Amino acid sequence: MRAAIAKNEQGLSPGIAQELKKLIYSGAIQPGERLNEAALALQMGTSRGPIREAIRMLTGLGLVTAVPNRGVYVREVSVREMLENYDLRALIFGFAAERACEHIDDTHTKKLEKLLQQMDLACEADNGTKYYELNLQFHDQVLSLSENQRTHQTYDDLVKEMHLFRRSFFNSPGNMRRSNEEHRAIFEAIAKHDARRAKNLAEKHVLSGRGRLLAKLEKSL
Amino acid sequence: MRAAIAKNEQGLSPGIAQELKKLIYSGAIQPGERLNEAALALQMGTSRGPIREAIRMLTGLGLVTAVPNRGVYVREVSVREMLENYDLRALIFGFAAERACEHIDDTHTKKLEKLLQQMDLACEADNGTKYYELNLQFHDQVLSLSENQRTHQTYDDLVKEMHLFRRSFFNSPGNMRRSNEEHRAIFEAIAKHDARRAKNLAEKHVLSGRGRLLAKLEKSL
DNA sequence: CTCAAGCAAAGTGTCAACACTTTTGATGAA
DNA sequence: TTCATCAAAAGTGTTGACACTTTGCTTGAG
Repeated sequence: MRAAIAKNEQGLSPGIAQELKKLIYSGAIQPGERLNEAALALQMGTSRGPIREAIRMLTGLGLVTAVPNRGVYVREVSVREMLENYDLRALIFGFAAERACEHIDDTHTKKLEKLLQQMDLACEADNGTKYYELNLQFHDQVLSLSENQRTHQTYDDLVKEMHLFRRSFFNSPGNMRRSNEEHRAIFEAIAKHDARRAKNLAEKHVLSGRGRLLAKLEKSL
Repeated sequence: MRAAIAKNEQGLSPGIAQELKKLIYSGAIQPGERLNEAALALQMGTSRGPIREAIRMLTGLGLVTAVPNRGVYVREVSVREMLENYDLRALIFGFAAERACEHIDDTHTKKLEKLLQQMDLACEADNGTKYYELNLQFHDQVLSLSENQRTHQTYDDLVKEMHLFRRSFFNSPGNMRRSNEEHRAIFEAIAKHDARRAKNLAEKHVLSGRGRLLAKLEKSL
């Protein structure tokens, strides 16, 4: 399958690392699974050297954990880690929304409005995947507006970490509408430069996601 | 010099990565410097393979940046990144102090009190290095009390990142005393379970460090 | 039939050699 | 003297082979 990696820009390992990330985040390789060096080498059409180097990058990123003499395994995010993730993400998203008030202008206003409209459409079409994609873009846009790259990056890391949690708790269609109402409220607060309100709404928005997770967990007991 | 790495627990790369981290964080290898694979291999008494793998871990951690066909360089943190670092750290430390109020007990109270006393001593002795060390422990203790590991880890990453900024703005003896007064105020707020106050003081504490950096930068213009 | 011993297969860890790129410095013409 | 050219040196990128560890299966004693 999968013929060779990228073109020939730089070394092989960065491209391979990229490819592995995709495989992991997309769920093609699931949390807990082992990465087989020889198999990957064959698949990517290289020797094991670059594969090992790419894998080491992933361990640095915390995507996989290495067990001596037994290989590396895709990280599994526990419920506790997931809840902590929500807490931190709420904090950061609130901060970003607060800061966004200082930097928003007409261009961004229009962009956000358009996103919200598209999300409404996705809601009506019950298109969860599309909604999820747009949702990411909305949050990303707010993080950009915070004009704090370190914060933006940390937030992205947290979002990626979520993908290492057992999937299945996505797309509760009923929640999409309520979620988007929250988005709209956050947007309006930012547009009005109401920093205090924007921060509060943004925090609550993420924490309501946390609440939904908790509810789902309790229900499954 | 430096004979061989660790014992023989697991593979070599983790030990080498650890060693490299020490060299970088201690300033033995400075920001902007290049890592020479062959030289390191000789120094560590291995071949280049494990060295390269260790270096890849560091790139994943964001400690070094790789330039194709030209080697990897120790990351240099810019002023802007440093200021953003302070912003985020203030946010997180505030959050940690707030949460700490929910979990503090007599054991921790005593531990923190002892730390504060030792810091007072370091102040009187004008021992900046010792103060810095204790200061780290104090902050770490508060982060522990937040009982949110994800948050704790993110904070640690931010502190480490600071070490990649040009050193020289350490130990302003006059500031040590004021800094420790702030510590004591934060501690007392936490001990009294006054979450709101603890959060505010903790945020301001970090931001005052940010202010000192800014002042120093302006002065050098 | 059960279970321990041991052996083969699979997989990770390390190394030395080779290929390719960048840098350095020497040479010679203007 | 200055600058372009080019060859040697230094350094990174990749590979295949070999060493060692773990795993799983087979085999034979009880």
